Amino acid sequence: MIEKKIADFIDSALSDEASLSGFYNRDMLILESPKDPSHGDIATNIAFRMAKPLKKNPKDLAENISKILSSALAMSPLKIEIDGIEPLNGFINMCLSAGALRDVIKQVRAAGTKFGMSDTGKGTKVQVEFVSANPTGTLSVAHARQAAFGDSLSNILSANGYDVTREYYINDEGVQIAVLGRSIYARYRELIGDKYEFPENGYRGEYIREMAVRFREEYGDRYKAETPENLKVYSEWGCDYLLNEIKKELLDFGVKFDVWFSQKALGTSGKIEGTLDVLDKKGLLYESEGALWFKSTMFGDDKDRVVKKSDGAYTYVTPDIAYHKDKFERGFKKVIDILGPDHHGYINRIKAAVQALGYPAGAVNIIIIQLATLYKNGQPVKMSTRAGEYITLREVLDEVGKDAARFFLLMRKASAHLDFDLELAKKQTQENPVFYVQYAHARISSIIAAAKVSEGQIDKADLGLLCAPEELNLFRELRQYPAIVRLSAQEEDPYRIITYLQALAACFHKFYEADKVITEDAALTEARLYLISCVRQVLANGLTLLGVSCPAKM
RNA sequence: GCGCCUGUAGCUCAAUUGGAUAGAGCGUCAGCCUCCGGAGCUGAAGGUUGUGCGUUCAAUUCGCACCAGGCGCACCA
Repeated sequence: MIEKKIADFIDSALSDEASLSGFYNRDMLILESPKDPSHGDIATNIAFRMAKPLKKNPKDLAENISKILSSALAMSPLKIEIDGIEPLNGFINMCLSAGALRDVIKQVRAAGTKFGMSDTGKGTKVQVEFVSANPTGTLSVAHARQAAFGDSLSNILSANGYDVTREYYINDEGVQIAVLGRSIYARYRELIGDKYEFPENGYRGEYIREMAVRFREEYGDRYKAETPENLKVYSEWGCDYLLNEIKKELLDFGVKFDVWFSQKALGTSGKIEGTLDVLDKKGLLYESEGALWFKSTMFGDDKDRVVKKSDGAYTYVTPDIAYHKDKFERGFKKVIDILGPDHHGYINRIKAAVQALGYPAGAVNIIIIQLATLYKNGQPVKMSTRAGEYITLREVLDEVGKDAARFFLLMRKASAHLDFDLELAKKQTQENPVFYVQYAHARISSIIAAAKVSEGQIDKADLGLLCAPEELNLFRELRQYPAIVRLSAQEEDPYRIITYLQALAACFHKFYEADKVITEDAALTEARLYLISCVRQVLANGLTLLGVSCPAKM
């Protein structure tokens, strides 16, 4: 990596400089790529950092350091890669030579689909738990955003060398599943013409009626009597049925889980009791008002939490505490929970529990995904889960397709609310960012096909012919990609990939407009084909991380 | 009342984690097809970064206090 070489070079030049000794150390050295291209390719603010201890004006110091570096450069093999070192406003700017810039396409060509990957994760076992929607309804747009996010984040972590497991936690027992059973049962009774009062907290969505019809087709009137045993049949059948629907929808959305973890199985395994025992032995449980409490305030929660109600039942968090213990016992070093915004009151509880169980607080990271607001004809689409009226993942998929849905849902960082314009996502025009990026990929594919030049010939192209400004800009853009992938993993958010791909696509379209790829000049044609094949590769690598397809034709 | 998230161009959002003249897309206006895909490109206009203090050589970024919007504050799940 050229950055590493430059950092080493500056480091040794400054360390050797007597007038600076005692004031410089490597930690002060930060390299960045300036956003303004006229400031060169790589810059450092070292003069600002050293100005104070040296009691000097940063501007003068930058000029001084530039001179030191320039004369050191004259004797360094790096001089063929760095074109110049110039101070400006206290910054020290360096320009890379065309040759050094060009180097990136050789790397892309050689690494192919692996370009941009890193081993920063060093095989660390990471679990990403996401969606985990209760099987009491179909998936909503909120789940769609969580699904796209979790899946893409998993891809990004894998690309950075983490060993990732995608997991879905199934809430397949408890109050809400009982309510589901009752709701189906009530619709069933209506179906056979009985006057039956619908449960007050029941699920009112239309799908429950459809399920009742299905149920009756399958079992007839065998479970007509309102007994606890029969209601359980409705609950379990409904839960299985909906879980299947959810699995199908997720597959159509391109999301595959490695593990489907059943809460019911957790309950029967005795792990919940085991977990409470552990907490009890640590003296972190106490009884009060007939209930059992967990001293979560000892670990930063704002109040202690009930883990076992006075009626003997567990609260919502209790199985979750056991579940998190189980995660760590399965060897995950890092656990990422992706949740909706209605769960943020829950972060401190889980973090407290994880610490109480003896794991570091940082081992679990809870990411809250803000809601996406759908817009149709410029109007926000109102949603209410209670009334069973919400836009489902299925509807969004049917309306705009997988690629546009995933792209749009990942465009903003997780912490930001997101506006999703369904009309825009459907448009096959320049206004639609997903088409803009895919179009660049398709256009390149089309040019390469039209050129009829063999890969072998492209491999042997004379890259020295690539020196037009638009070509150098493409090199500069391509160079950024590995850093973007690394940063996305570090920030645990895929949105930067999108921003980057839009910039790369724009950079390519400009190049395309500036001059032709296929010309009379065979050598130049080959060199340009080499370049655009690399652009296509990086577009494809990025889109793949997002789970968006890379069409050769549109 | 307490906690979390958000506030940047008319709209939707960026800004390399504290750097240089705050950038894109859409929309508006003005241009570009004898040409590998015009599903594209070029240009113009558009800003007191919600407000006010503070820290710093440097603040959209950090701290404090306000203002506005969203969400959450159960022995519900």
